[in-house]
Amino acid sequence: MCASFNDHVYDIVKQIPAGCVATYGQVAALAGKPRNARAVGYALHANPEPGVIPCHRVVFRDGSLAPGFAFGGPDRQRALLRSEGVTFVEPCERGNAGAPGLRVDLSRCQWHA
DNA sequence: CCTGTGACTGAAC
DNA sequence: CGTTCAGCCACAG
Repeated sequence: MCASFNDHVYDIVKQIPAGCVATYGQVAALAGKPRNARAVGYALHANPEPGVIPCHRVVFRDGSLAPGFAFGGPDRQRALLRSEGVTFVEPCERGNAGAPGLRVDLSRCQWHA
């Protein structure tokens, strides 16, 4: 495809099955640029097809979303992902502190291409 | 064509 | 443990 990297990202994100999540780096790697996670975020920011692109299934390496840029807020994301069957990890997991707040259990729900 | 900016990531202080 | 720095690459002006 002659589509821009941006389009590749959309195509990949749309392939993410419900109940699973992918990290920016994961999508970037599938797009062919494992170092281009930022471009993935930029692509999703453009989000030319809202409702079609499950940007809420794309999370940080830690399993968290961009606070403030989430399609409606972290609460909305948690409700939506949880509704799809995604498991969430509460603080005090993963051995110890780790990241504060809620985050997706990448160990159980990270998408496998 | 060049510059600026950015939903990232990993490492360092 | 929390914050900051630097590197990477694509898109928009």
